[in-house]
Amino acid sequence: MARKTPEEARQTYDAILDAAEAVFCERGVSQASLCDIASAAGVTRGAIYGHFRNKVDVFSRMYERVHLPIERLAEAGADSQAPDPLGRLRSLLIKVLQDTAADPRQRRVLEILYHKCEMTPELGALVERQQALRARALGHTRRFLGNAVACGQLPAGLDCERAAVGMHAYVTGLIANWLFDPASFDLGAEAEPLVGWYLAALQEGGGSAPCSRHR
Amino acid sequence: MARKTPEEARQTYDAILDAAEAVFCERGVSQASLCDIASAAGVTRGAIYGHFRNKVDVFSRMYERVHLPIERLAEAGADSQAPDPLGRLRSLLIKVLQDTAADPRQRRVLEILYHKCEMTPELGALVERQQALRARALGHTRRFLGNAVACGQLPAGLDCERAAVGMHAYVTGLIANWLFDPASFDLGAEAEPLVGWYLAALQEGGGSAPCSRHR
DNA sequence: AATCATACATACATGTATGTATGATTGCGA
DNA sequence: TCGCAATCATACATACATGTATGTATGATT
Repeated sequence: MARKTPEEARQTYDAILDAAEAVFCERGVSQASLCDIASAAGVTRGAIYGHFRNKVDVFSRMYERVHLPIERLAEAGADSQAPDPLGRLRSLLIKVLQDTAADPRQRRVLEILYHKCEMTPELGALVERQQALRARALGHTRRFLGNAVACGQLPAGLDCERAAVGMHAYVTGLIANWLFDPASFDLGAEAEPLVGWYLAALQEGGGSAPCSRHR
Repeated sequence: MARKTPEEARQTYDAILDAAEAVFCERGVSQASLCDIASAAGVTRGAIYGHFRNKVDVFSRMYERVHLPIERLAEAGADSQAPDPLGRLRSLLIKVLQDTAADPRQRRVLEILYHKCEMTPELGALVERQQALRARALGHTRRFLGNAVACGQLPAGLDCERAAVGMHAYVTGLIANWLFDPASFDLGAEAEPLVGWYLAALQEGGGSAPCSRHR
């Protein structure tokens, strides 16, 4: 086929990633063949092999395309010693939830990550990268909470480690459950009260020992 | 091959499901071939086709083998008007988390469900069944919480719907995150304080409007 | 004891995904 | 203007996984 201009080549590159998003989301990563992706993008497999090494490479680039901006956002807010850490954490969490509900691309990619792919060694270093990512996110959250304790926004007795684990579970659980059944609740509308209520609970109970015994 | 006694046949049936658990967990459902499962079980593919229709059938039976008991447990506790609904909910949630941490079979199957399979139409009616299951679990939780409000164990202003959604996200998020990286925290040991803290937070804040504005 | 049905192994045909090698056409630098 | 190299299509060889058809030997039945 004829040689294309660099911009045209870039367009087919993006078209392949867009098609991969759609096909991965419909049939799952394993059941999606490069032939499916190619026809969805309006090209042949040869075009894919010209831009990517294999399906794992397509997946990685598709993933990084939406992941890197989010990651930069999270990194930016945690390190500084700016005031009102609790408010910044609140804004960040609400933004993550609302963006998930509103941005179709982020929504599709997260849906693929949570429900349409298998975290096996076949996906290369993705699993290790995701675990490292989760560890970093936990660290950011813990630092946010620690700063909030230092500012007096949260009680001094707060177990920041446990609270960070719980908050991460809460947020990822909300996203995963909503993506699994979007009709079950309105994530965009509920994002602010859900996050606000959780942070308010941190201000009261504080993650210390349970207040009442079970049984 | 020689005909086996019914008990021996039952043993190979179970061996196939055990092998499927292991192979699904290692390589993911899509990448696991019936040949892999057969050799892991010490039989040939012919034996599998004698007991199951195809791979989806193997998956379904393997899933139902551990799922049905849990479901019955959840059903049993929610319907009656027994006293101390909050304490029963607490015990149930703690038991779910601790069983996940302790029972290898439940742990493997949940790991497959959360991270080693793709929720696509290829798995037959699994997705719809899971969504219906989640809806039922939300209903149970909402009823638990409603009873607790009626008993005065939770504040009258509690938004039971939102609290149930949040609690389901919290618990499933804890399970999914721990299965994804079991070294990140000790689910068995943290189960009681994590659940206890969440329920204590319900007693205080009550899931109403957020207590402080963001930004 | 003869017969049938069961439990499983073996073998084969089919479809399909993959990777690569090759070809055609043209943008772009010298 | 010439030629290189880039972009993508086409063709082909390979490898599996699947489903099914068939074979076989024995427990169960009358």
